[in-house]
Amino acid sequence: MKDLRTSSSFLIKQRPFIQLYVLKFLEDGRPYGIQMLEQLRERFKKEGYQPNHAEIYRALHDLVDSGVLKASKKKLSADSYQEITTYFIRDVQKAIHLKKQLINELNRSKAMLMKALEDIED
Amino acid sequence: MKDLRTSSSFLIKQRPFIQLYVLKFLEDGRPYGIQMLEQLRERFKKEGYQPNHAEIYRALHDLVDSGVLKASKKKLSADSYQEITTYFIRDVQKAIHLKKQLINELNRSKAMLMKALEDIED
DNA sequence: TCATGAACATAGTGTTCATTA
DNA sequence: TAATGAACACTATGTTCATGA
Repeated sequence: MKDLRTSSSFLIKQRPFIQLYVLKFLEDGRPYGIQMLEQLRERFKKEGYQPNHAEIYRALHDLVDSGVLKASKKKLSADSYQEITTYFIRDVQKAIHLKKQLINELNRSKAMLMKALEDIED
Repeated sequence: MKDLRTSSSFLIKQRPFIQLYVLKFLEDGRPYGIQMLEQLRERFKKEGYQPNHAEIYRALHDLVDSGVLKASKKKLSADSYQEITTYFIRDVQKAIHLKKQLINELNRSKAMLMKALEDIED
């Protein structure tokens, strides 16, 4: 059971950023990896942030390895041969704790950028 | 004359972030590497961002290699044996252009974090 | 063929070692 | 002995290859 790396010294990293979105996605529906990827790409199209599929899968696998999520394989539809992997919260406490940490990281990062913009733009 | 890497897909990287502060520092006074480091550490103490000296020097060297700055060695004080390296703008146009790019990167990064916080916190 | 996942390669950065006056 | 800079090592992430149904 590996620990997740949630905080670093500089800005929040891409992996935890994506993991926070994964937790959100799971509150809404049950998208699978590629769908999450597409939602992220669409959401940040304007900013030019287009994550690649490997990073999504690494984010998901880490969440499984750390005991937050569990994975289950399904057929995409009854008449389809295509298999997908969907995810569920395994440990609610861990998920809540993680989410809090990640939001802190987001806020910390935002604070740094705001400071920098204040410092520079005057 | 190497080009600087100013934009990436995800958030702004530490190196360009520091380089933007270097440009600002040079507008104010003529601090040398370690002084810049200390100013940065002090400024972001609250956020726990404590860059290390190697990263400052890499940022400075890159700015020299790309033709934005030039370096000059000096004695720290007349009666001191200690040498320091101070920096000057070599190419004003380049410096202005770079600063704009970096501010754009900051704003882009800020926009992404704001979006994420909106998405998550509701 | 699509979704998944692993392997491989590179970039970014932290840590440690070296130099010089 | 402080300031600088290089070397080294590890982490984060992008790109490419592989697999299964």
